[in-house]
Amino acid sequence: MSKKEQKASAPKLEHFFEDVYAVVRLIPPGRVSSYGAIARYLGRSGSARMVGWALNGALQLPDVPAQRVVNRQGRLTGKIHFGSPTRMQELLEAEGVAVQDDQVVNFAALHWDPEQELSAE
DNA sequence: TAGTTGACCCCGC
DNA sequence: CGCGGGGCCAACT
Repeated sequence: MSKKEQKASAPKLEHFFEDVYAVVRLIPPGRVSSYGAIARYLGRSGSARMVGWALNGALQLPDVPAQRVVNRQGRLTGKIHFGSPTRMQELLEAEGVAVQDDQVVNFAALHWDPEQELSAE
């Protein structure tokens, strides 16, 4: 650090990552969430890419079930980051989530929206 | 320092 | 109904 490190002091960004982890941890077993839903819940609607980027660092966190986070179509787009082509699918099936052709079965019913579940009680 | 990429999503043709 | 482009913000090279 030296002169003008305005972005160096950005706890807001760190909070964003931590916030993503917190929401993912709140996802109940047997349920799945989506990047857009989480991004919108955090107020970053449209920046769903950042959610995936944050989850990329969440892979090292055993408390953050990143396998429960899929895209809007319920497709396991992030499975390629799990090191194994079927790792994410097996993890979901182990939790009771049926996955077929890299896609969550009955995704609409299993979709867990933080803004809806956490706000609308 | 600047350019490119990315676990996405939405709109237009 | 399939394909392409734009937008978003941060990290990597």
